[in-house]
Amino acid sequence: MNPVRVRFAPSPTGALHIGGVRTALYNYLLARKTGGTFILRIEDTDQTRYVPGAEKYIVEALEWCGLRPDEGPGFGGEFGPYRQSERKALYAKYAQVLIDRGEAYYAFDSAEDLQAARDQAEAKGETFKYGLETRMQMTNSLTLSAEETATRLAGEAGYTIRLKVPADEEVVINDLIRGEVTFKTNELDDKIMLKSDGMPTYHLANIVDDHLMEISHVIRGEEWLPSTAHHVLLYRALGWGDEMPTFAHLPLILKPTGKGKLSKRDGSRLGIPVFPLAWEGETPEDSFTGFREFGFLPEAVINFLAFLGWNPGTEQEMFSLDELCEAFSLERIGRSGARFDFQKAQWFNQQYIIAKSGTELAEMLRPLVTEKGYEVSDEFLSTASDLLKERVTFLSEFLETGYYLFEPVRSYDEKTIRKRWKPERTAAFNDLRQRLLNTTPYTATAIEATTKAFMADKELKFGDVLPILRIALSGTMKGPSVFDLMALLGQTTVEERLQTGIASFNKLHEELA
RNA sequence: GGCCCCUUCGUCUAUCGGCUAGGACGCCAGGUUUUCAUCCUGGAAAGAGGGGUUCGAUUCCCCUAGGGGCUGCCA
Repeated sequence: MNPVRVRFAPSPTGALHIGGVRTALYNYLLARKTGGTFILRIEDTDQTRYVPGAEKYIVEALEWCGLRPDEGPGFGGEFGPYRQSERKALYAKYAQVLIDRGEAYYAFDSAEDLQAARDQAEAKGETFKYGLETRMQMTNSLTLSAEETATRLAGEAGYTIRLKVPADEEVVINDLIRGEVTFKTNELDDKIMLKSDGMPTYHLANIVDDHLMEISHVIRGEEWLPSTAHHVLLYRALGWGDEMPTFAHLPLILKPTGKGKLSKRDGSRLGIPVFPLAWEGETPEDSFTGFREFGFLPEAVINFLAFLGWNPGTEQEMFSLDELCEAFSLERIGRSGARFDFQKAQWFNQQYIIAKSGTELAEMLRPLVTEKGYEVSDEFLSTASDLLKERVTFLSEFLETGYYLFEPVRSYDEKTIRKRWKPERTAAFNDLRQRLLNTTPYTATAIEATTKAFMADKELKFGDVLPILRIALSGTMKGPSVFDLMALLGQTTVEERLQTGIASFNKLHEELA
């Protein structure tokens, strides 16, 4: 059995889609599970669609997810270079091999010629296919004399090399996920192998590289299934038919609502991220937020993505990357497309946030805190994180829903004040303020004892006191335990807030009267 | 249109011929809690339709329907 070598082979044409991340994840998991090698290969053969910065984005995205390649551009490895643009000569060489073996031919049809052929077919309600039935009507080395072919090859007009798909054969693919899939070669077109700019198409480059890099398993999206027949034919034509990799075509990730596969448009349409990291494109329409910027933890994204099309067969749902590596198997990948369920993603994130310690969260929150200009100690931030973590779904929410831990209360919940505040208790609450000022140490338990003693003396109930304190301290009825809140804010801040709070409540009460 | 793939609760899924069809998210109800959240308990919720094969089909086969992908000198 050959060692497992898998590759993730994205095209640097923009931000890496979350579906691509899942493909990378599954490849990574198989590699780790089997002690194999995970390779990153950049498929930058389309010069017209190349986007500067996209490769960097891909690497950063993988890094954020914890999916470090064992080989790849900048990662080392014996099978490089790992950028296809740097392997151009190799593809030309194998294209020539195809020609020499009679498995491919030169084609001189211009883009206009091909368009005309397509238009003509469409007019008859058909689809043009450059292949078995049409190749002898086109302009290529099959229909031209050797002399004419030589002249054209030497000319300026350029040429492509097309695979000569054999007639009357059946290609059977044994897909690890789909089972046996059969194609008739008569249905297949003569795919271009080498473009007129000298660069290979995906098909040629992919097969050459997979072979040369000794790839054992091709794990990719289902959109590649239809062209897999061509790929098998190519392996055979190159004489590599006996050492083809095993194929596994992954189910697609579908839109959260509506029809079709998940697209970047769904992100902006539904206000949800569909990219791991934010992407700054040329235009606002081409710029997107990412899971990271949305406040997701990479662990949550990975766990969520792993379950989009795969499951362990047990009832365990929470998996660390290491646990996934252990539990993963290609056999347990499903066949049907999986809808992108953002609610589930949120749930995973919440679970992972809760599982983090205050210290860990504080570390992650620090950049956001700095950005906001808040000046708090690590200890404060850690405790604040502990108090808030069960109440947020996203990292970014800590500083939004819990802003009152870092700056003064912005506004009070009027409904609660109207319902709970009794101006005649002003004196009583001023007494409580005094008692709190005398409370030492200023801990949650001590504060609670002080407050309870106060309530007993004044014959007040929890409902009479706690909501008032809560509103004065945070402005809202939602939030952590009042006593924890007070201990965290500290004696001085609590005194300030109670003072301004009570004054505000009375003022509001007058206005309403 | 052609080719290929897919089809269990709203969603992600378990089931590899014996099912009172299980779990999770979401939803609803109740409980815990000074509030919110967390947490706990309970509930509603599924085998696309039609034929076969079989003692027995969600599970195997066929057809239909629906969904998806591909059909570029893009990947």
